[in-house]
Amino acid sequence: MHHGNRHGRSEEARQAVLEAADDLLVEKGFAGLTVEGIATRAGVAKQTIYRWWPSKTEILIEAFVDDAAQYLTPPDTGDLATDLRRHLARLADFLTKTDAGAVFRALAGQAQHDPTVADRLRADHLTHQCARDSQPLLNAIARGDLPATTDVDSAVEQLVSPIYYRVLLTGEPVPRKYTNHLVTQYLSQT
Amino acid sequence: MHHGNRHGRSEEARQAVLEAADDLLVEKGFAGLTVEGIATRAGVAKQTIYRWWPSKTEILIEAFVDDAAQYLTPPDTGDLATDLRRHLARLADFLTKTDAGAVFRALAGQAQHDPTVADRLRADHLTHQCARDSQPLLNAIARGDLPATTDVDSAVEQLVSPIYYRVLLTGEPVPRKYTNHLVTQYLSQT
Amino acid sequence: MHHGNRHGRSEEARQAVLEAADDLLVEKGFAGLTVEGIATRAGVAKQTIYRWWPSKTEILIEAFVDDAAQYLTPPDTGDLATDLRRHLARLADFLTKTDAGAVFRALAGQAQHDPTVADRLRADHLTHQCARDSQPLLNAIARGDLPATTDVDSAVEQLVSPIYYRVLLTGEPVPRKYTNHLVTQYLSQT
Amino acid sequence: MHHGNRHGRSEEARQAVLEAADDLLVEKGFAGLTVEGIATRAGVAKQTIYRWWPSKTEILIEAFVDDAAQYLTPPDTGDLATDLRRHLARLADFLTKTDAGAVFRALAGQAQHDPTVADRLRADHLTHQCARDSQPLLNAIARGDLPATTDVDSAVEQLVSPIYYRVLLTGEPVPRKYTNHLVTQYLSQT
DNA sequence: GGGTAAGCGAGACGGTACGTCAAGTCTTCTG
DNA sequence: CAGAAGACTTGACGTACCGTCTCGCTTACCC
Repeated sequence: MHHGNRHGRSEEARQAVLEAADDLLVEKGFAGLTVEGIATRAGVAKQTIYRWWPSKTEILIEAFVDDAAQYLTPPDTGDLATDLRRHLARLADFLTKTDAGAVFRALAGQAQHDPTVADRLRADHLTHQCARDSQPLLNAIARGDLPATTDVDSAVEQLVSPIYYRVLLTGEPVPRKYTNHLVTQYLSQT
Repeated sequence: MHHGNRHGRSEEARQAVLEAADDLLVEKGFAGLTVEGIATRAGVAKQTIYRWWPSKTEILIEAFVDDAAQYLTPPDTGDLATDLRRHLARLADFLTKTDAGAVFRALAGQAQHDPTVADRLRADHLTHQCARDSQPLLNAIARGDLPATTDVDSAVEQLVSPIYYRVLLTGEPVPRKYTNHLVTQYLSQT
Repeated sequence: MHHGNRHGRSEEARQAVLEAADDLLVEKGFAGLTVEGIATRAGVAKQTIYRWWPSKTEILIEAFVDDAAQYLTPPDTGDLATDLRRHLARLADFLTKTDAGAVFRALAGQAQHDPTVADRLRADHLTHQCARDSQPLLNAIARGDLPATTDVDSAVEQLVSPIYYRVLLTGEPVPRKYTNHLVTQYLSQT
Repeated sequence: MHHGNRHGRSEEARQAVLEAADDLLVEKGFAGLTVEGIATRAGVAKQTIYRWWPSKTEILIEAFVDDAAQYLTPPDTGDLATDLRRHLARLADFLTKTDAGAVFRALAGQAQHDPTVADRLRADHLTHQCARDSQPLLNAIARGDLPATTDVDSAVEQLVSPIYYRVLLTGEPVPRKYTNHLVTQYLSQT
């Protein structure tokens, strides 16, 4: 076991903390997620956590960002409709069915209570996510399949916001049928 | 002064608690909102709160529901475009600029952590709010301004979800211009 | 059921309270004896208790005094040794084996914490008990079996205090053999 | 300032708690002695108290035992009468006039309500006190001033129980004259 | 024999202290 | 010198009773 060394932080401890946080969130929910619990589960001293993360939400963000980037890289098939359908379907599954999705919902929830969490979430995730969501449209524009004047931001909002609405508020499922419908609706608009 | 009687609970105390909860949420945020704080501010015993509310979120819901119903009653001018523009603008203002809106954001946040809060929020507010959001469209259908086959639920989601997306996630302002744009986009769709 | 009348307290309620207090003390001990518990058990309103007794110890004293007077009336056989043996044996049994004895120990305990309880216990019980303890000796003096100069108070202290010492402090049993020994010791002294 | 370390508990905190408990008992009596009060007075967190003591009576016992051992060490002058007179007088003063005596009375009181307190008081104090009370007699036997057949336990009970009787029940003072009388009476018995 | 007032049950109220939990800080020792 | 261990202060939690206060019902007396 690692017990500290004189050459910088322990990557071992870092990983253990991130995984413990993820696991515990899924197991017990955000309310049951405590720094002490993470420390115990990770086999790490509380102080080690406080040394490197200002709060338990920062741990979750750090654990979450990579997952999101990895899972939500948009496809590029050369066909806008296909790209959008796949991307939205994947986004919906990510948010509703994966552990990382549970972490996202917890973070989005905490962001309502704590502006610093909101800021971190936007800076470290949402902007990147927005960029990923835009990619299929930008590709289409580059291919000439969409006019260069297309309002990409607006289009992204139109496409993804109903998904978040269901995920964060109504709790309704977000089936493929529904995400496909969103794409169809958007494409038929022009 | 009132100190209890056999007719059941003290309306005085109930009001004091609801107001104190609202005030403290706005003042200190959800994290700083404690049952003890509410009790002190309301001039009420902690036990009185626990006697009538199972948690601090239930207090907020009770305090919130009436406000929402009151503030968000949709207009009925006889013109769909006008009704929708006014209603969305009012919704956006409610969510972003009023104290009750702050309460809503806190509740929506807490709903991500606690399924019972989510259920209560849906049962006591969201369903009613959905009905209110649908009203302008239903009125238009009744007038014959929209086809009877209109998918009202889908239309409502399309209209309001971008507002919630901004309110809950991006934190961007939701100006009148934006809500008007949503209406125009929806109406031009058919 | 009795629901009050215009002229004086309900004897029914009084008895119910005294019995409930006794029972609960034996069942749950003094720490578990609450006014609310007594009220519930007695089928009486808390207010009725507070109307007639200033504290729960006063209830116990009232319940106790009669029991003691009844149980501890000293015998008068015409023989000092017999009277003393019987009286001490009965006192020991009363203190260690009866419900009333448990009440006494609780009251004696509470008297250490609360001077008003101590005063009430002395005024309402101990002085009378002292008189009862002295009776066999006074009878003997009256019969001429003891000199009139006998220091009765000192004798009583010598006879009974070892019993209380065991009951209140060491917790040792106080068998007949032991009380008889006390009598023998005292009588052999002269 | 000390804020905890891995070598276990803070002796500083321990002392502060014991002294605060003693002081508060004398100041406010047992009823007014609260864990919160002790914590505040000692400048210690409530949790620290609960970490190390199961109840406030355990605090008092711990605070009391040393005091008693120190104050009540019996003399050994080589003369039984002198030893007993001095020891009983000192015991009486200890119980009636010192702060530690007040603690003892409170503990003896609580022992009537709570068997675990009774057990602790016997194990941690009474047995040792009994041994101390016996010492003068044992010394006398060793010197040959008393027959080896002397019933020491019975003698101790005879000598000290009237003192406890007055302290715990009648509340009468226990002057030197009285304790001397007890000794005289005992010695004249043989 | 109807009105009136005291005693009663019920139980909500403002409080105080309970014992628990986790937060975040600090200190010491180990590798 | 980072990390494991863990004691510390702080403060909120939810609970249990306290003693006080209506309230409406049920008598029993009194006009």
